[in-house]
Amino acid sequence: MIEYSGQPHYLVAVDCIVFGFDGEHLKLLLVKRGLEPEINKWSLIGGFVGANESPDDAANRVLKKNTGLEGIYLEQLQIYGEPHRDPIERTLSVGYFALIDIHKYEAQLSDEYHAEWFLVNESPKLIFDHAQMVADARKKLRYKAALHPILFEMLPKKFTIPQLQMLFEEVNDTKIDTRNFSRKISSTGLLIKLEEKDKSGSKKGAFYFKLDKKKYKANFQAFLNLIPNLKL
Amino acid sequence: MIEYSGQPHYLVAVDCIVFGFDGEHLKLLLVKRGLEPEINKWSLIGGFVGANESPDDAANRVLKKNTGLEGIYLEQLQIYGEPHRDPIERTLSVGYFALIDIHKYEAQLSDEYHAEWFLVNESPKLIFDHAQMVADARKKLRYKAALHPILFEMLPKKFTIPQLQMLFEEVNDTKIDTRNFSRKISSTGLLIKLEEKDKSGSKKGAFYFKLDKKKYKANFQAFLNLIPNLKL
DNA sequence: TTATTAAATGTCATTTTGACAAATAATAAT
DNA sequence: ATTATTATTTGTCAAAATGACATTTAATAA
Repeated sequence: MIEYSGQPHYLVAVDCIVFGFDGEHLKLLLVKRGLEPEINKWSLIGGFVGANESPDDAANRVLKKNTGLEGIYLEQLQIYGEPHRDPIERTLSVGYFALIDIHKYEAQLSDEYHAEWFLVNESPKLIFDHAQMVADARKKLRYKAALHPILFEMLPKKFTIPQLQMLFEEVNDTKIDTRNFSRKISSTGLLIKLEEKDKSGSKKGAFYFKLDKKKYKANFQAFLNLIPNLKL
Repeated sequence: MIEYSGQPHYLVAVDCIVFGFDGEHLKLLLVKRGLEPEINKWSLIGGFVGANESPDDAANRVLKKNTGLEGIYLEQLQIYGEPHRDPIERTLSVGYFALIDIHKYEAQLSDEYHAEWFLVNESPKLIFDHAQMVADARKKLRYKAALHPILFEMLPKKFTIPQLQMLFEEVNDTKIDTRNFSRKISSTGLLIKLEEKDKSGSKKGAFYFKLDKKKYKANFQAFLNLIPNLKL
């Protein structure tokens, strides 16, 4: 086979910043690294890009391998390519952030796989430049969530408005006025009110809502401006 | 040196989608490819990532080499990594989009370098997946420019409101109401009106403005909502 | 029956937006 | 010198969106 002469070749990896929401706090899914160097240290879910797959394919593959999950919301963050970010040999890594409905998969996660959820603000020291990746991912999540309804990806099919608001508050690390928030959310027309109530949080109970899938897909690219007094 | 055993290694390149504005239309800077395959075909400005540089470094380097320009606005687009996107051997490419003040460098461009400007809508067939990169870059440019004042990067230090509006109209492929546009622009507080007028376009002449650099940097991350009836 | 507690909803003044047309400043023509 | 021309600049108003603020409601517990 012909080759481009004399050019250096590198390893290419993917790393996934996996976010979840437990109903109260934003969480981060981490694994213990399985190879040297830094074996058994906490790491993002990642792996090398194989010969017959794209980075996107690789990200989906390593997510499936480490969590059993398929069809996860996944978005390219950026490439991390400082020459010495990996001490062994040069490896460029494509960062992805992923959003997971934490409840849906909680059981199988802790059993079959040894990934663990951490509160984003209490996560352990990470290998290489993974802490930077997490910081970048949080920033991008805030940015994106202010304009597009991606946070629903972290909620179960049925959810309440107070839950939704808590998620927004967690992501943006801010308090939002209840009245203005529900007005804005309902003005998007993305939610369908259900008969059932969630009684776990209060005596009165909060009505469940579900996403209007059609409108969700149609409006995914539209600008919603969901965060008041937004300053990034 | 220790290596990760058995993992495939790839070439990593960068490709820059370079936009400019000639006062009327949005333009794209292309070069004739200098190596096989597809030698002498039109291509984005690109090159391989060297052993001691990051992709960001590489992008700046190839831009300097092909245009003589330094300090250009450059932003990572995404990675292009389909296994067979390069027919010779596997090469992943990091896409960047760049914004240039076309006038400032017009002379040196055409003389020293053989890069050429094309109207974005009349650009020639491009190699590999470069056409896709251009399409993605245009989309991201629209998106970004709707929220952040990046389009000023394509204008000379002194510019008029009608020029600015034309640029916005070009990027968004739409007509904007003059009155609402200037109201919105002036409400950003980013512009400083100069004494001088540009008499080239009309009898009355249009006042020159310049950017308030401090406010520009301070507000770069803020949301400006510059495009009416925005639908992406 | 009352107390408790979180959920849901309403009001109002201010700001922003979108749609629309008239006035202005400089030169060119008569 | 007056008028015509043409792009630039600016103004109005109704509608919608926003931010700040407190009360009512529904269910259970006391």
